[in-house]
Amino acid sequence: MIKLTLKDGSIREIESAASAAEIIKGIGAGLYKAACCVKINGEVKDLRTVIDSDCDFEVMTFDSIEGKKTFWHTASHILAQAVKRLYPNAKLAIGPAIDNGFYYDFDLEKPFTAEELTKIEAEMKKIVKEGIPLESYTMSPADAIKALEEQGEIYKVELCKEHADKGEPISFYKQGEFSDLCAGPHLMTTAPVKAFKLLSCTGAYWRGSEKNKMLSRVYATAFPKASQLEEHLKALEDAKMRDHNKLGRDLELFTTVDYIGQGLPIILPKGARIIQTLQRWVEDVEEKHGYLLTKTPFMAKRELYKISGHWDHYLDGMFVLGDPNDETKECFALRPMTCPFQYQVFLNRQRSYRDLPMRLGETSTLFRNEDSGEMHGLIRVRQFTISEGHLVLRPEQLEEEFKDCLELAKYFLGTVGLLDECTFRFSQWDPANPKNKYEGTAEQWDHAQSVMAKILDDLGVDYEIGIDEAAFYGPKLDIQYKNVYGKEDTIVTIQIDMLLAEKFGMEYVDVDGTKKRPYIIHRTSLGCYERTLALLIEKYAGAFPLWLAPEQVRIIPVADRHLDYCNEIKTMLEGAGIRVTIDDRAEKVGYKIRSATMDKLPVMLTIGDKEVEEKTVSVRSRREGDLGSMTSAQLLEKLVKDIADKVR
RNA sequence: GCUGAAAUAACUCAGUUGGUAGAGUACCUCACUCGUAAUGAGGAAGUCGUGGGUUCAAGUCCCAUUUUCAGCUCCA
Repeated sequence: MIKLTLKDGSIREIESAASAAEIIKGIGAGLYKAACCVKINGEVKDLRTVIDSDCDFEVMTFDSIEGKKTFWHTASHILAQAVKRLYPNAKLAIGPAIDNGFYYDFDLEKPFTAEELTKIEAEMKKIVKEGIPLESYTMSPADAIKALEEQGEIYKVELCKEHADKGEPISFYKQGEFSDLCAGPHLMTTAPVKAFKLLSCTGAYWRGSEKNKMLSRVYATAFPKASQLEEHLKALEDAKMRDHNKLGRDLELFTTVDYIGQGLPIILPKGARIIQTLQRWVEDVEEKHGYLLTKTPFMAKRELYKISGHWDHYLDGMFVLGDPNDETKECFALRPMTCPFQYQVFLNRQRSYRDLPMRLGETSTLFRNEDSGEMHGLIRVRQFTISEGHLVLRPEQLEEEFKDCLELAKYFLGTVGLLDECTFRFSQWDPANPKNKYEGTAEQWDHAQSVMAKILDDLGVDYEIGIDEAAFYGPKLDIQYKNVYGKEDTIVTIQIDMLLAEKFGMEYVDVDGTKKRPYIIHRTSLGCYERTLALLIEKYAGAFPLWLAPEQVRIIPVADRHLDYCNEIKTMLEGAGIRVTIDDRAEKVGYKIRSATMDKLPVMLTIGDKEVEEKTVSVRSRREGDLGSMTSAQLLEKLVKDIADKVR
């Protein structure tokens, strides 16, 4: 007797060893139909796995992440099989499941066109309809390599050779005439992959390195039911409606001009209003936190960057004015970062421990010559402005100040409403492969990273580790946010730097009269304002909270005779710093309401005979609906409070 | 930077094997002075991204280039 402990805690007994598939069949036909893979003692396994001893036994369906991955992985094999049927010369690379589907990389003579993708889909339909069983088998590494070489599958050979050293047999899955090097797990047959869609065909480097050949990657998704696929495709469409790059242009927040250039957006008045509101708020809050505001140059001679190390590490990414190689002439470069400029504030005179911590803040515009393919809306640009800051510290102040930086960033992100969806990333160097990317010694790196790890653990920060993602001068805590397409970017970063202070000869006189080297934290409060605006557009689908809205209140007169009173209200609200306009067009009220709604106005005031007579306003709030009439004083009080509270 | 797709009025789009550049919305004017998501009539608006080429003739075909999008790579 073999005892299986099911997920609900119940025990199921089987007489002798059997495959997971057989066992599930015994539990129920419905469950068997839905099963994608199993978890045996918490480990994801193929349905073909033979169970021969007592274990925890959990059936994973498409509803689970593991089930989805298995399902999508089998779907990727169906894709590859269809491609091999239609294009026998196509070479297979890899085809894993990803967050919302799967892809397969092929080496083709020409990338697939949209029409070809449609034909491939039709072939996949056939394979699904055929309900081909998948079989698992293994080969010795030598036999596997030989077989793959005979098939001309050069990429599979490369993968196989890497596995060969482990001394394990090589695992394959076969479905009909098609077989693929694969660790699994997989579905039992191709039949359940009923609803799928090939989404795009794009270039992708073999093994993710631009030194390798560019292959053709087909992205796709698949579901057990057609309705689920439709729902997913609808969700993708809906996400596009929030895309800041579309919505931000529609709402006249920014634009681009082809003869100005890539990555150089024009922030239009409404977008500028939002960014200005954010910047003033950040500067004011930072001042209360002891930050000293600085204004430093946008460019410097190459000598500055040579000292900092940026000249050696990032010359390609800088906008250089002059010939960088002509040492006989002055050569300037626009600043790609603020650090060495702000350090000069500390270096301005001799410093003592009494000056520390010195917290420097600046709304700082930076210039980075990104590769042409990297630009994206307001998220990745060549000129941008960040809520920059550097803290010069005594070593014993590092932990507390780092904590304050994190709390400050969390306050800012929380207030604008982005914090809940943020994730934390501890970006470390790659000790195995320091190349020339990192400066400093292994001891310095270990020290800085262990200090940061301790701080993060003490604060209970739930982070992921990113190896080889550090700055050249130190480790980073990156706060990440996903855009509407699921692509992740850094919104805020806090970095510990133990190298640059030495390069610039920064030191302070300690209590005992000796000179000491300070620690430095590089950090942002709200990151890059362009990027933050982009993420706010997507977060709110353009319907900004009252305090951020470029136009906060729109007054809608019913007829021309109400205009005088409308102007009175406008003047009163403007007196309190509220951004208000009057829609005095000769249109009907319904039309103006519709217009204001589409402009995503937070507050609309309708004013007609009744309001003029009663000295009231009729208020319609985007957030709270129709609020009926109130006096202008009541309205003012409410708006001022909501703005001050930064109500979302 | 690499692979692919796209670019026609402010916006969304149509434009036949190459033969006079179109619609809806928005905008402007006039009339209507109206009570919570579209009043009516009229008008103006495009070097078809840019530069070359083929042709009697190019929005349409060819080449180059710029910008935008998707993805890869990169992101101090």
